[in-house]
Amino acid sequence: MAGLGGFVKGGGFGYLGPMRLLEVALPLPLEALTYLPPLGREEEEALGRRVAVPWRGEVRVGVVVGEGEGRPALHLRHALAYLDERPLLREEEIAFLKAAAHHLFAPLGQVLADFLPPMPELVHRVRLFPRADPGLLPPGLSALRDWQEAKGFDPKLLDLLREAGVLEEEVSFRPQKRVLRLLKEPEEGLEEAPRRVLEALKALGEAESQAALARAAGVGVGVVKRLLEKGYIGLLPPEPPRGRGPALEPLFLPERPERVNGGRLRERMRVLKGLLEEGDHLVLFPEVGLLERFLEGFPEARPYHGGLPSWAREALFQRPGGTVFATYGGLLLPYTPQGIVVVEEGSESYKLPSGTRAFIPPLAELRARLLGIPLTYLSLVPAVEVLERKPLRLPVPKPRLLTLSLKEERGWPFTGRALALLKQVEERGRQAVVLASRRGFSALLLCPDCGYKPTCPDCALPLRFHQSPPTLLCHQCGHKEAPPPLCPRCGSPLLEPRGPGVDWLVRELKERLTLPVYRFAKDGKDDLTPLLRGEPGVVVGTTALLRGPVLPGLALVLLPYADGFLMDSDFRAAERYHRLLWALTELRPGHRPLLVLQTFHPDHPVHRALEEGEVEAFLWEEKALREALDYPPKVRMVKLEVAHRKEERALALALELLEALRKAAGEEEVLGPAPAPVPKLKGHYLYHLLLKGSTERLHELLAHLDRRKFKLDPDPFRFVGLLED
DNA sequence: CAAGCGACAACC
DNA sequence: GTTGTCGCTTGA
Repeated sequence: MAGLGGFVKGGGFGYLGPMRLLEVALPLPLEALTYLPPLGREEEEALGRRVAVPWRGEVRVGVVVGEGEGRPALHLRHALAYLDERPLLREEEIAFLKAAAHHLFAPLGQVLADFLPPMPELVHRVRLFPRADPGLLPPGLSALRDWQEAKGFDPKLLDLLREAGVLEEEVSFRPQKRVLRLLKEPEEGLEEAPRRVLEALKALGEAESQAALARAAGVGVGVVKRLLEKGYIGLLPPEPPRGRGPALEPLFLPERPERVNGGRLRERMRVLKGLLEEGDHLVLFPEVGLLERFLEGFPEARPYHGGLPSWAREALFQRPGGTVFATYGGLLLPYTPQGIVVVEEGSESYKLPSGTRAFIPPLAELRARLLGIPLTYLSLVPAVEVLERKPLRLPVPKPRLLTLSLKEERGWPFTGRALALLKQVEERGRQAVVLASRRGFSALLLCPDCGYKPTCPDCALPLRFHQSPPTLLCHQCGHKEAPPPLCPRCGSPLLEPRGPGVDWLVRELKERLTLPVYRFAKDGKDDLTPLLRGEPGVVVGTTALLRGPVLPGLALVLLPYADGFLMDSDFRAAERYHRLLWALTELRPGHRPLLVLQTFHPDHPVHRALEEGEVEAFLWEEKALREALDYPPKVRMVKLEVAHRKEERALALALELLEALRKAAGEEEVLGPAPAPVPKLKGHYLYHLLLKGSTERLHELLAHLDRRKFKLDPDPFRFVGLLED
């Protein structure tokens, strides 16, 4: 390659005046990088447009998030090409990305990676500039005198040619499918033939080609062509499917509330319908399943979520507007709706499991604030975080609840009374759901007297009880031991398996009932079609059932070990349990199946809340408790996580962080370090620290730390280590 | 003395 | 995130 240096000089040298600079955010965990505009495009507005840029020898796509003029200190490279004619994002979206990065303590590029829709494939062609002397090139490159697909060449080689300033490049998105769609309604005074074309297109919705449309309308292609020129029809990306079903009857409210809670599902949907009558809204959902359920009854809504083909998502970004039902990615859609609605703001599915690990509702609030539009939360049970908002409380149908005390009732894992109820379901040919907190067969061994549970000596995780032969097994590291006959802590002989898993319950029920027994969990879902037809049966499953289909004959919901759902080790466990139980009351909308809980704590405040038909009183108690403890939402809390193969090293790293924090932070601002609840993950020991404070204060504290030494969770939910990215 | 792995900095 | 470099440990 030695000869290349003598070629045309590239890359930003030799200009006299200041140059236009592009701040480009790549979808990587980095801050924006500076590039020069593509050659010959220095005068164009670039903000918000996607650009192809050379990056570490490859070509990557980024978004221009800033423009400037100046004399750069370092050797800058030229962007290769603009990929959008018009900006994809407006200043509003860029401002949102920056504010979100600040809120999440994350680099801008990482936020972009979380929220930008997938990009169309690139078409990248290269050739040598005609003025470059191919005689100086290494052999084998003479083909580059003509345009070639870049794919066939070593990217490193291309980058050398690029650096040497001899490579001419064309980069664009692979053209997306376009269809013909109606842009203007047919007017009076139009000729017969054009009118027929427009009517035909209106009926079809969209047409593949001019010829196809002409055929459908029974006219010549010329007519279609002229309508295209006159702007009656246009060549546009195909429109993703809209909502379906008969429109709901809207429920109008005198005043716009900041949260809507209680009621029945259908009622809340009608309130939403009423809000939408005020104008176009962005409606956010925690998961696709719920979004699709809402879509029934909202034929006007345009869906936007990760389950759609990428052309559909791209199309919505190109032509945003209207009412959009979206998952989190919809927050970046470049338009200003009349308002934002966040559905089920307390759902854990709003927590992104990787990348920035953002929790979405606060970002929705940020987006609404920056756009100057109202935001409304809509859920059966409000999140503790939003209690102070101006409420609309819809009356809640009182749940039919039965708590069975495991201290008094006989029988395990099903008490006699629970079995009798299941038998009733059997006799009447109805349906029942049995909910377990764990998949598989395993359970915990628990001392009912002192609450002791055997834990793994290596992982500090509770050991899982396996039935035959009786064994205690660590699901993390495989450690095995025999179950102790007496409680090692208090000597009680009552040490018993608790927290039966799905498979155990399935086996148990198959022995005791003649009803067909189905299994439904993330790791395996039986076909429930017979149940959907109304045939009798029992489904045993995990909370995946909440996302499953509605069972038309559901009469009983049974939690054989309700306390199993309360055992998570974080301060939101009780709130989560409360929300779960209320969600179960809506498992069959419009009906009230009997909810039966087998529990050691029949007097738990959550159970009382259900008995009283009260969706928010318990949450106010929780809020007061958290305020006393200085927990969110009173302060923000972020988790710093360090990982290392060697446990001592992991702990040492955590202590180093603590040491660095001590200089700046007060005693009460730092918690830990402690081993994470799953202390060892994928061969790494995990320790975490928690920091408390306002966003600004946390930024101050984090400024004292080396960000490469730990991972940060800006809104930790369960304090479980996450190392998946 | 070379391969091998971990820590760390840079990426424009 | 990914890649490249440095310095140290391990093995023939």
